[in-house]
Amino acid sequence: MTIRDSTLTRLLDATDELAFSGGIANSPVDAILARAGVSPATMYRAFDSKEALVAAALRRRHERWLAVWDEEVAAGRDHVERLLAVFAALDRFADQPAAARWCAFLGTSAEYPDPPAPVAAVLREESEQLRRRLHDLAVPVVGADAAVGLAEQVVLVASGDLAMRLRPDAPVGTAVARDVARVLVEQARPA
Amino acid sequence: MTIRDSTLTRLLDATDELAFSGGIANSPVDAILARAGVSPATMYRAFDSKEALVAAALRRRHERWLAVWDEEVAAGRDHVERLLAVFAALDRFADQPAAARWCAFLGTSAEYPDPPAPVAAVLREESEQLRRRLHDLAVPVVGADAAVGLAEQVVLVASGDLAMRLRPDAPVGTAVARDVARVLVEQARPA
DNA sequence: GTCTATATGCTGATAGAC
DNA sequence: GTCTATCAGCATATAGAC
Repeated sequence: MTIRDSTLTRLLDATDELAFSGGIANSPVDAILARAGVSPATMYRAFDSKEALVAAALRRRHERWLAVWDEEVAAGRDHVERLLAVFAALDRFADQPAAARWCAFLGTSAEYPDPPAPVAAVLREESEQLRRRLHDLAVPVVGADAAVGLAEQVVLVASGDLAMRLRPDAPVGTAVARDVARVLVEQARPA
Repeated sequence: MTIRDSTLTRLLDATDELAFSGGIANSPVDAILARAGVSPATMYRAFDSKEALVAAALRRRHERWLAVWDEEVAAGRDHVERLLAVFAALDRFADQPAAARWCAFLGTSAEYPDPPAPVAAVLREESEQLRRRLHDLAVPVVGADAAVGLAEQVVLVASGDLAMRLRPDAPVGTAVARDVARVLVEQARPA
């Protein structure tokens, strides 16, 4: 249960870099350990299983994602820009060194039809936060009544942007998604 | 290289039912063989590898998908309905017995960062067809110039609808996606 | 001749012992 | 930190049933 901070960081970094771009099943523990420069004993002292390690990496990743998103929201100059800031955040997140091929959370969900408890918890948390935050950002744009529906639409568009990255001939960046979202916002606005 | 038709069907059925709902990596060949009631020797006589079997199942699935989509397009009474028919087709396809949890093609793409050649070919084909067909259906609605952009948007919305099925708290059915697409169509139309 | 049943290299992965 | 017990999955081989 005791593990050095720097060791933990190396482990989570390695998991981030391998499991969320190449897939969890395609990322053997050995490879993660080798990349982290950590021995099995150390890792299994800190985590019960591979899934527990993955869950921890997801949790850290989620925190970082929310931080990036928050920054982009803070940079928005009006309510509409703040609602659409999620796309700028997606672009920035896709540019980081440990970027996933598409989405670490959806990808994990796809890999585990019935995820182990700690993993399931992070995934639920992520989806809830996405929906709730978009809802809160939508309220000042279209009012409380329309905000629920608009948030649901933007969740779908953001998920679509992520899924598009799996397609062989997909355009790079969130331009299409952003355009779609803008149209939705304009249409939902009280005229 | 010779295999009975009924045997092949059972193999592809089993692959469909297991690999595309539980994941390919989570569907050992043994399990597929057991479900199909086919012996290893028979399967490996017809296919070089597990991936070749998966590719064949994907190809059959793609044909079936296109057939369902075609039927829904044929049922559409105007150009807009025919363009939006893809969502009715998605609903119908999700209702069939061997339905994938979200999307067999995107799911396979997610599992293979670098897919083996026969698999890659089917995935490329599927994405191309999706885009091309939506484009062709969009032309009579918004004209040739706007059709490319609208098609790309609808591809994103359809992919988003599929990805949403991975989320814990997702609403069932394509209602949200359909609404979004309708807004996009209206907005793209020459006023 | 096409299939089933069974046995078995071989590889690579997890987990834990040392 | 090295080393290894154990296990699972892919692919093949053999023998025989219909």
